[in-house]
Order: sequence, then C-alpha cells, then structure tokens
Amino acid sequence: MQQYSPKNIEPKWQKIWDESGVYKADLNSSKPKYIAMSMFNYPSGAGIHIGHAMNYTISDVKARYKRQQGFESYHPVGWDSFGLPAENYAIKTGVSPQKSMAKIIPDYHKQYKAMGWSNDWSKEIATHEPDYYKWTQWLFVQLYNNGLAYQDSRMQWWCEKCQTVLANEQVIDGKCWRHDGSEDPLVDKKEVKQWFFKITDYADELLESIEDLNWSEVVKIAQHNWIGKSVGGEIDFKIDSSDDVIKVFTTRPDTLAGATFIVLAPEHHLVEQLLSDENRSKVDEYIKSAQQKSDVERQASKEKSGVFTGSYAINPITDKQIPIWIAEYVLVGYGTGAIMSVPAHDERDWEFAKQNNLEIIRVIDNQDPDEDCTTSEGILINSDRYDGLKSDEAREKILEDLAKDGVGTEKINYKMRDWSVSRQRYWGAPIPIINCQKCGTVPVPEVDLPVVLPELTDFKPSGDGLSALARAGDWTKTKCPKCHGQAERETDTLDTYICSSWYMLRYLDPHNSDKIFDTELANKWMPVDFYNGGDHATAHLLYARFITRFLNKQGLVNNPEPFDKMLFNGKVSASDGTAFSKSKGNGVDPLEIIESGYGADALRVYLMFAAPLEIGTKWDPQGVPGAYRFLNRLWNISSEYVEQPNGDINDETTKTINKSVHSMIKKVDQDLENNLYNTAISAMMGCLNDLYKIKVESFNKCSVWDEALKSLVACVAPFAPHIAEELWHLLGEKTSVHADSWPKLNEKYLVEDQITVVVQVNGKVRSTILTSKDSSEEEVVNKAKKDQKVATYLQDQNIKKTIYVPGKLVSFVI
RNA sequence: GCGGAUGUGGUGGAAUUGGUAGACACGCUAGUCUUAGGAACUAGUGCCGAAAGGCGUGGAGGUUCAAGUCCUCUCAUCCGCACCA
Repeated sequence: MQQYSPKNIEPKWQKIWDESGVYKADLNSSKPKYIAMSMFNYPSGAGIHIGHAMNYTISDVKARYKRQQGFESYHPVGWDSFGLPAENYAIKTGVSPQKSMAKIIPDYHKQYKAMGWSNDWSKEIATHEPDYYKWTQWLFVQLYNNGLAYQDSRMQWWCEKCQTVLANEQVIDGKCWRHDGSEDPLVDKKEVKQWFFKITDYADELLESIEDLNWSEVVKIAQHNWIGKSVGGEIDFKIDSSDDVIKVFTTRPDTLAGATFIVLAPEHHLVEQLLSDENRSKVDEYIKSAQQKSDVERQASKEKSGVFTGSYAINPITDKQIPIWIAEYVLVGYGTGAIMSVPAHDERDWEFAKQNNLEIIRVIDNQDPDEDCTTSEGILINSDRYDGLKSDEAREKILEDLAKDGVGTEKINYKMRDWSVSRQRYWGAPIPIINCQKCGTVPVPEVDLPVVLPELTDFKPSGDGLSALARAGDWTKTKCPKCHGQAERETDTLDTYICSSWYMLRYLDPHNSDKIFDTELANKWMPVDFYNGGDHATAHLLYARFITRFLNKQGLVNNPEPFDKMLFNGKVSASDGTAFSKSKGNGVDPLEIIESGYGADALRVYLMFAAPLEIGTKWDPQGVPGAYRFLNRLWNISSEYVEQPNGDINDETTKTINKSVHSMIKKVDQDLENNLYNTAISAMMGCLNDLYKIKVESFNKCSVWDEALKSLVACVAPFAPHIAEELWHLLGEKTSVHADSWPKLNEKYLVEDQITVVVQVNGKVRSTILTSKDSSEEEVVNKAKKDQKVATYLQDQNIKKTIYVPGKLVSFVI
C-alpha cells in the first residue's frame, strides 16, 4: 500500500488537467451555466499570500461543486495589472512595468496551478495589455459621449519637491514617500484638474436596487451609507454688507431660527473675501494647517478647532447678524462646503459653540415625555411666526416660504461624490482624449483605439503635476480628429478601478477584437453567479455596479447588476490576531506549506474548515496538519479497501453505511449551496469516522462500499481536488472526478425506524427512550412514564401536565 | 458619535420553527503497535464532585413545561463610516 504523498500526486494531476482541459468552459454550451469568481488579483512581485489562498479557494470550491453537478462551470482568471506599486517599483529600479509584469505574471501561473485552482487559462486577461485597455478606453469614450465624463478641479495631495500629486498611499506620516527626510516639507493640498465620472447621476438607482441584491449584509449596508442620501433643503444666508450669499445644506430646516453661526470649510470659495484684516494672518495659518491633514484626520480630532472670519451673515428668519467661522471639520466635498450651526440641537455644533463662546438658542421644545413617550414630536419655540408648529410641519413650511422669497429650495444631498478617474501617472491606460486649442477636448475616434501606452525609460512624474507621459515627446503630438490641426494628447491615465469595473464582462468574450464583448454571450452568462472577496465593500463593488448599469442602458447587456451572489469573506490574520505583514515577519507563505509536504489539498481544506467564510480567522499552525490527517485517513481507507477480497455484507451494515453516507451528502449539498463550507467539511469527517468504525466489523469489496467511498471522494473533491482525483481512479473510475461526478442523494436511506425521544420532568432532561416511528402519543407517553429513571423522578406524584412533541420529546410537569 | 455585528470548553468553532448545548477539528491524557514517524490506531477529555448529583452559552432580570435561541436592561470586543450638516 502506498503512502499518501501530496508531493507525488499533486503535480501529476495538475499536468493532466492542464493537458485534458477539464476546466475549460464552453461559453456556448447547452448545459446550464455557472460562473464563480473572486475579486481581481493585483500581481505584485511578492506572489500569492494566504489571503489569496483563502479568496480564490472559496470561488474554486464553488466552481468545482457546480462542475461536478453537471453545470458548464467557468472559473475565470486575470490580472489587474495596472497600478501604483508597479510604477513605484519602476521609478526605483528603472525596470519598466511592462517588463516586470512579463516576469511576474508567469510566476503567478505556477502558483495558481500549485494551489489546484480550476481556472480556465484559455480566457486569461490582463488589464495592461492593449487588447484589454483598448476597451477600457472605449468605455471612457462612451461615458464621455453620454455626458457622464467631465473635467473639474479637486484638492489633491501635493509634494512641492516632486511637483506632483500624491495618492493617499504615497503620503506617509504627513510626508511624501520619496521625500520623507527630516528636512523635507510636509505634503500640502493643491487644486488639480481632473476627469470625473458622474456616478452621482446613478445614485438613486444604485441605492434603490441594493435591497434586491443577494449580497453579504455588511456590504449592502456599507454601500447604503456610502451613497448617503439625505433629504433636506438648501438655504441662502445673505452676507452682511455684501451682495453675496452663502449656500448651506441642512436636513433640519425646522431649526433655522436656532442657527446662531455659519461655518465654512477652509477651502470655501468665499473665505478670501470675508476676511477682515486683523483676522487674515490667523486664518491663513489655520487654513494651511488644515490642508496638511487628511479628511479623516480633520474630522477625527476631538478638538473642534475653528477661527472667526470677522464677517457676519443674516439669519433669514430672525434677521439677526450671525458670525461666520471657518472650521476644518467642514469639508468642501460634502454638501455646499458650508453649514448653518444650530448648537442647541446638534451635539457637534453644541461643542463648537461651547468651545468658542457662541450663542445657543433652543428652538424645539420636546413635549413632556410622559404624555406620549413614543411619538413625542418637537414643537417650535423662539422661531417667530413658526412658533407652535410641529417639527416636520415646520420643515416644509419654512422651506416653502424661503422658496417664495427665492432664498431656499428643497434639496436631496448625497454623501457619494463623483468618481475621480484621472491619475497623473504613467502606469495606466492613457485617457483617450485629444486637447485641441480650437475644438477643446475631443475623444479619440474608435478606429484609433487603443491609444497605446509608450514604453519609457524614466517613469518619474514630469513636474507641474503631469505624468511621465508629458515627457514622451512625439507621442503627445497628434492631430485633432475634428479640425485636423495640431493638437496634444491627454497625458493623464485612467484610474485602475475602471479596469476592474467591467472585467467580468470581458471574461465572457476575452478575445473579441471588434467589440467590448458579445451581447448574446453576456446575456447568457450575466450576472456572475458567485463573487467573493474580503475588500472593496464600497469602491470597486459600487463602480462595477455603476458601469454595468451604464452598459445596460446602452443596450449591451440585459442585466443591470453584475453580481448575483456576493460573499464578503473574512480574512486570515496572524496567530497573534494582528494582520500578516512582511515587516513583522509573521507571514505564512502558501507555497512553503505546499512544498513542505502537506500539499495544496490540506491547505485548502484547512482554510475552508477553520471558520465560517464570512468571519475571519486566526492562522492556526496546527490547522494544516489536522486537515492533512483527515485526507490521510481518507487515503488509507481507500487504499485498504481496494486490497479487500470480494464479499457480501449484511443488511444491517448496509443500512448503517447508506445512512451515514447519504446524510453526509444531504448536509454537504445544503451547506455548499449556502456557502457553509466549514460544516460541510465536518460532515465529511463525521462520515469518514463512521466508515472507520464500520470497517472493523465488515470490510469487503462490494457495491455498497464502492458507492460509499466514491460518494465521499466526490464530496471531498471541490476542497481537495488532487487526492480526490487520485482516489477516484484508484476506486476504478476512468473519467475525471471533476466533471459530472456528484453523488445523488437518496432520501430513502435517511428514514429512521427507531426514534430517540427525550423525556423531561419539570423541564429537565431525565432520560431518552427509543420508540418506533409509528408509535401513537399514548404509547410514547406510557413508555416514557415507565422508563426507570423517569419513574424515580415522577414517584407517585400527580402529573399536572404532559407535553408531547411528536418524534422529539415528552415533558412531564409535576 | 452613528451604523452593523459578535460574546458558547484550554483553542477554532457546531447546534431547523425555542425541544438531549459543546457536532467536527486542534490541543491534552492514557493505551496498542511499530519499518521510532511531522506516524497510525483505540479510548477519554465543559466545570465541580469519590459518587449520586449539581452547575453551565459575557452579566442581571423576564416569558415558557422547556431559552445559546424570544423580551428588557447591562457589560465587553470587533468591523464599517468617520464630526455628513
């Protein structure tokens, strides 16, 4: 008998699968389709880590399960290969990202195959290839042509030394990643012209359709909050001794009379003209320090810092002068960048007023809570002619009156902002726009796509906030498609989130050179049946929804949503509960585990068994050996079995085997449908333990044992594909276990003749009795009473009450 | 602060509509065997107790014949958003 040795069997089957193409999906197949995938991989030089092992195994199990059930199952693979890390690496080393990707991606091929993932390699895509980004650019042009792409300015991190914008990631402890010495300056914010997609046009439909999504709740809630719809009003506050007005968004127009001051964001466009001379230097200093903080930092600090501008506005209800302040916690990006402060009815405003000695006026009187505690509705006070109105009446009335005077309007506001899609960087898809002095911004005609990214030797940004492409000389010079005059190419590139917002569609038609994808194929295969990942609850998942909705409106795909089931899986953290990190050296390398002899199968089983998928888990060094032991036992019983002589087994044993195996099948089926992988695996372990006990008594080659072992092997196959394939063949099968092999549940084996009934006395379990499944209530209760243990508790006392739950329990109350 | 969860043995975690709490696994203990291995197999393992029995799902109450599960209050931890006007 051979020992279980993953080192021998895993590479063997990987090669055979490669050659036989068992994982190649026929997109035109007449079989029912199933597509399972995990979030796009960004290829870095470090190779796959345990998080990848987790994510891709989850979707692989799903794809394999469906393939074994006879679905045309597609588990795609591709690379989100544009992006900042490759560019940073290129800047440091001078090696072009094109060259590093050409080396890195083939390494990933080996690693994916070593993990035993059932990817269809014939349809592999990579976003940095012109064949792919031609369509990313095409998509940009469609959005542009539909009025959904526009240019505007937004504040950006800025490094004075590099003369370039920085990503959040490139700002480290307030300094530029390349200029982080003690003499280097802190980074700053600067207004930069950018391209935007008008995702806010889709805010309502993205919000409304969330409830229909079959997604992990956490993601749905996160998206809901991210879109952040709030209904209120926009109110004009006239500036005293000026004709200008400050527009303010509020969800509480009813509290308008209590607005005792105005707060502007430091970047608000009116700040400059509001400053009195004595306040100017103080305010300038304040603004500068605010700009060195991230939005998060500005809003997180407990101190409600702020400065007075020296100017006043007029409250439209009370006509009182109210001071205009500046505070960093007010952001330009949300609402109008200005708020009316009602300290009496907003905790944050209250703190600000207290700290800065500002007036506080109560304008809502909450009724005595004793009168009606559930619907206590505030009544307006100190609000001039609105006194006595209920809050929600006042909201409407005040807005109505303001509207009549042309100084207010109803307004719906969203927290979500438009999607900034331009990057002043080299390693991305060039924005397909030509800047012409005469015609303005002109999209590149479809025949001229792709605009190929030239391979440079120097990848540093060009200063003045431009990408390295600004130095690409001839490349930038072109003719205007409209007037044919001299013109220049846009040198910004596209945000990589665009690449990943439509890739699921390209998976369905990866080699199409005429179209972004074939609509018929997309209609057949969309939406993606199963999608998972442990990141991007908002950004990527929202962008993919937005783009799919856009393509749907263009008539390119029927279904407006990209992903049917989306599982937001937990992460594996280090044994000490902290995140895995290179610098801490607490990482676990999946390939090392495989090569150490435990193999990919044991690693996969451990990861899927450790915890429910939606909950994270700590890495347990004993976990993989434990999973290995299970597989080893499966190996040993199968190897022993094929050496047994032919023979019969008795009816009793046959029943026991069938019952164990079929209840396992039932549980595994249910759990795989519901993504409860951990309990599916424990059901298989339980079944294997049963078979070990049975084989001591009766172990002959026969159809019952044959079926039992094959069923178990087939159920293990999605999790541990290599050992399953090996044993499947050992047990005499000629075709692969990875297609059309799923065992059929037969409920008749699950029927019980004898049922265990629990007997309670005064609510405590005192005994259990065995009864026939056909027994009447009377029979069961009588049997329960006679049970020796129960009888000692009942003694001769009166039974006040008897509760009978058929097939489950008898409960006596005495 | 707001929103969302989650609290079960030494550990990871199981427990349909309320109906035998602790499945499965790790760890540990004892034993068997030996081609001494990263074995394999067998038995045991919630806590207290010699046993009978009692106690046990963060804590305190409550509903019920019966509560991990339902209700009220409370404590703790984690995640998301981040002063959202």
